[in-house]
Amino acid sequence: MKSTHTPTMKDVAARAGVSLGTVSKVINHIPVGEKNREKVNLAIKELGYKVNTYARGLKTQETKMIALIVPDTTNPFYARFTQYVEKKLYEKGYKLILCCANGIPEKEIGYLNLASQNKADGIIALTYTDVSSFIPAQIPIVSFDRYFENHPVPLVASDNFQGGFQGTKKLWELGCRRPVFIRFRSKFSSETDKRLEGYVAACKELNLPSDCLDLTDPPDIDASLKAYLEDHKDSRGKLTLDGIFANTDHQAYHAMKILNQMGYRIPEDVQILGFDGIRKYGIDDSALYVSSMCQPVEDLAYLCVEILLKKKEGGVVPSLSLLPVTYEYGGTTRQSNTPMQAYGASNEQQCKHLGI
Amino acid sequence: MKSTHTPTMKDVAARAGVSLGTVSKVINHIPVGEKNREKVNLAIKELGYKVNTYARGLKTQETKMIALIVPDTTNPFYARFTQYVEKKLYEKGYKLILCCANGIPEKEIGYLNLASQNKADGIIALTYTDVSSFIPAQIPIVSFDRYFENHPVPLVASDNFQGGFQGTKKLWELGCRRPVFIRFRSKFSSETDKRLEGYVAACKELNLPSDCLDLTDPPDIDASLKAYLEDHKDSRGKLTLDGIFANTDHQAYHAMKILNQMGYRIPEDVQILGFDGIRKYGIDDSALYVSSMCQPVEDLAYLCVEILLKKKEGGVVPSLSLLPVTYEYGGTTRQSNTPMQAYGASNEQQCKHLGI
DNA sequence: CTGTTAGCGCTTTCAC
DNA sequence: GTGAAAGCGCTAACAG
Repeated sequence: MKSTHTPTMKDVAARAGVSLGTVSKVINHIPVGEKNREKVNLAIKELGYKVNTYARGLKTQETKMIALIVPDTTNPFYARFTQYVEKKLYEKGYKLILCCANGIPEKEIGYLNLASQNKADGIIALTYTDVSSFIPAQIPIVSFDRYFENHPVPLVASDNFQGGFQGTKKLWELGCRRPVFIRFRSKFSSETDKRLEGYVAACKELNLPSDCLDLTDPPDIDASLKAYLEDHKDSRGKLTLDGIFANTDHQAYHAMKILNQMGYRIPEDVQILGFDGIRKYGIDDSALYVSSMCQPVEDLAYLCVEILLKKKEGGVVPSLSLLPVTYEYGGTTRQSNTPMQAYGASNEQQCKHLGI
Repeated sequence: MKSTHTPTMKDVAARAGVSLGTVSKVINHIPVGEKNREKVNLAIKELGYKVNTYARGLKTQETKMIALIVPDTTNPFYARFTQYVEKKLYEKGYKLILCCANGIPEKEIGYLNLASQNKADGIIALTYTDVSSFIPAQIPIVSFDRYFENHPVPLVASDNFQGGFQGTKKLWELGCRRPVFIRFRSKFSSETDKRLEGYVAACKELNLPSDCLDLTDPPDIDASLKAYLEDHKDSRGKLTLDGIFANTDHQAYHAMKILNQMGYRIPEDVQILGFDGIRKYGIDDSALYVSSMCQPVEDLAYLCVEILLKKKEGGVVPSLSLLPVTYEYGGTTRQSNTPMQAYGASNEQQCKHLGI
């Protein structure tokens, strides 16, 4: 045994004067004679022994690692989701392997294979490309937001339909009578598609026209938005719509920018409601960019972990779990259905609100 | 052999009618007879065989995993850093194990041990608690921003001194004559402490007083800032300072908020310069929250990975690597040293600039 | 309780 | 080139 050799269980056993099995038991907290346990623990400390995860994994077929596939950690929503997933996994004794797919299908597929290569015990997938056919069978996996057609995997998501429905009703309560839903989506379908459905359903119930601007992969979001808005002015330059329900906060923020550029006041002329609940970093963690139907990120993350681990243990898990979203004021909707004159200089309000 | 059993090399060997060793060679791209290679590859495909990373790792003592310890992925700076580290690692064939330490020392220590447990081949540490004494010896590790006293580990950071120095000069160029440096720091020292040193050095060279508000773990940043500013008004309510160089963008943003609340105009009355280059998510990725001395996040991340991998290969690596920061305009400094009257309504400018 | 032992799946000599 | 065989470090079943 060279002195530079990292100590193995054998070394510990030798030093403690016991057998391999005894050392193993001490390490795995299996009852062992008081005296031997002490000797072993001493030897472990003296040698600076650490279990070799590979050898153990080879035996137990467990890695205590879970892979998380997200499109991009730079997105604050995913960043928070990642943070909470990691937190929960840590509490449960698991480590997180992070994959920022960045829309590269091969990358997603590579990580999906991690589990079958015994590099991970399970996968939480938040993928936006279509990799359904690459999901290894018989592997613990939970999907966030995305329904896989070929391989039925447990799906966790926000209740997007209800969010769309309730958000629309909220806008109506706040005085909006000519809403429009805007959506710029990729060609891949996901649970979030239900937002628009909720909007349409609510409009029907409220006897409102369910206008919408729904584009798939438009080359230029800003231009499309602007064109749409220009198209919806009356002869005196007043908009024929008084509320925008955007498919995401991100898109809502775009709309806000364009409307400001066009000289409209928010929320006096047009109210804007987003979806997701993206929060600004730092100063005030509860500050939203726009009024929004907020997803319960923390609970969603925890639920993903819980379902994944339960499935890994062979438990039966729901194939679909929806968590409710909640409306939160973020400066771009009215605070109540009051006459708009009360608001005064709006941009100043806006700036103040946005902490600038 | 049960049919539900995941196939092993043995199964492949049996099916292909060759020996274990041959299969191993095919997998590891070691020359093998044409015919056998085909047979093996066919068997692999038919069986859906995947190498078991554990068995391999047990032999090779390589995991192809690198652990990254960051305080918090929610912070956009760390989020970007994480993203780039993951990207580079992926290119190099490594996976990322993510640890969000959240200021929990035990968590950091646990991850620092990952490498000695053969769960990771190396560690990139961006830690803010003092865990220097827990760093396992003889383990590939690279530190970002933080100098470890007991264990000399390669350190990668921005050139904070130069950043402080150049930032101060920039403020001076833009007409600032009474700067103050503000800093709210934790009790742990890091490379970023050099920012203030650079500021002081520049002030000396410029024959400026090097005022500063330097607090360690203040209970309430906003209150401290406000008190300081109230203290620095002359009898007519005019501030006796005309520039704030903040230790971080975050702190700069705080200052901006307070100054706005107090009714001062930015940058007309006071210019504000931050440090880090935190960018807003989404709309326009190049949009800063404040004018800032920007860290080259991408290059920093890549450098960490490169140094780590080189060290892992036994190469000799620099004990300290500093990358330059660059000034970028972000709305809170003057665009040139022109008379301030030219600016007109400032808040509007601000709002426009900030994309609101 | 404790020690012995047979592998986990793979890589890697080493003869052939 | 190829196959046989010896482990890598650990766990778990079994005998004592």
